[in-house]
Amino acid sequence: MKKAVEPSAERPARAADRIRASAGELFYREGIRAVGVDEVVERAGVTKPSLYRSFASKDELAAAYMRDYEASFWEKFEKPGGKSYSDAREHVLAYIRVLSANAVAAGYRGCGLTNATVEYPSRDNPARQVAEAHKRLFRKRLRELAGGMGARHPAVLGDALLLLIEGIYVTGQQSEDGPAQSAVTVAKLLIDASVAKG
Amino acid sequence: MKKAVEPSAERPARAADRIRASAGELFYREGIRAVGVDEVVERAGVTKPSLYRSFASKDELAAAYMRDYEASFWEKFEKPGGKSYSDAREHVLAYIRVLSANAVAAGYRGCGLTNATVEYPSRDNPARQVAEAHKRLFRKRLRELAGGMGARHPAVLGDALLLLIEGIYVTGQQSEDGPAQSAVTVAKLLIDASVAKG
DNA sequence: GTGTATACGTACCGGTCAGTAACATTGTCA
DNA sequence: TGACAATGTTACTGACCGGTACGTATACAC
Repeated sequence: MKKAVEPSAERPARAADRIRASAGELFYREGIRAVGVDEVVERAGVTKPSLYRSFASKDELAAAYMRDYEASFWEKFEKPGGKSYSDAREHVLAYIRVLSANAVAAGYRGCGLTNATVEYPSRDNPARQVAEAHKRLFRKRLRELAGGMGARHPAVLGDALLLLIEGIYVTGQQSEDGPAQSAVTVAKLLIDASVAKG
Repeated sequence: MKKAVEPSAERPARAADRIRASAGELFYREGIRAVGVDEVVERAGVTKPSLYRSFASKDELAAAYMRDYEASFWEKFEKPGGKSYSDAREHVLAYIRVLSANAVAAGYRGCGLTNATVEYPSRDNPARQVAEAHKRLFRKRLRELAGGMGARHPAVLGDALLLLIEGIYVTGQQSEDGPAQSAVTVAKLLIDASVAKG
């Protein structure tokens, strides 16, 4: 449907794409260190040399996974539940509502970018660098939204929301029925206590 | 000083203790998966068979590390900065004050128990089991303290504090000067908005 | 058909991993 | 002195790890 001259409706995906998809699932569910390149290529239905033709190393594959994850993160964050929001408060609350619902479900694995910074404490790891850069951006975006809510101190409310969200990511994988179930209430509390009243 | 018949003031620590100490440092700083047993025994100044005489496997050594970590956690939590607190609000704020100061410093590595749940998503991992049990206890303790503060909904304030604290743990290792620097302000906001006024 | 380029697979490498077998050494206490 | 417990020494295993040298299949050009 994309192009008229396309030879076949569903051409088999290229090896590199299959590898990215496979790595995305495995790295997210089991952790990067826990997954070997053999497992990645086996699930992708390709062979190891195909991996190393497209990626210089496992670390670089992990970095590619981080970039893919970040792209899909921003989609989910900017349109929580598939909807756009003009009101900053509603926007953030909608994201947290969706997030906390996922986080109390079985098998939740949190944020792939956050998890990578835990797996790789060393600052020069390529995957970690992508994750760190993303978190700086996310912090900035939340500060922006906090400003849009009319917060007295947008930096503080932004940080508060970031701490809350990261708390959801990580406690969500510690247990089902964890504190994430209170997240929406807490977010409202935080926002309402931070915006100027009267 | 423990016993009068002690032969020497500083008797060389037993191999098992040296291994626990070595594993504690290495596992915490670099992550459990990232550290091999050879590195653990080398740092401990002992040999591999000594490790496997005291611990059935690396996983069991990791579980022992979790138990040690938990013990030292409770010490730090119940007496933040070495001081006891009778007031619940002051107690929690003191812990968060110390914690956030550490979390914005370079090389911060968060909570070893939290990190282990990220490293080991599988529920049957021995180390993870210790960590999960601890987090349940910690949640209960925070709820108790929230009650002591006079919160309208102690469960909600307890969860709010837990989400905040876990947020500090994890963002503290993503960057220096992260959102953890706002943690004390956020905690006060949260507590004050949760206790009945008038 | 014969180049030629692209895309892929077969088979292998050296290193590291967790874990163990067999034996030697030391210190302690009786 | 003798026995026991704790530890060290050495060497090894099999599995797995990330990574690669090299051969092969397909498709399109002329």
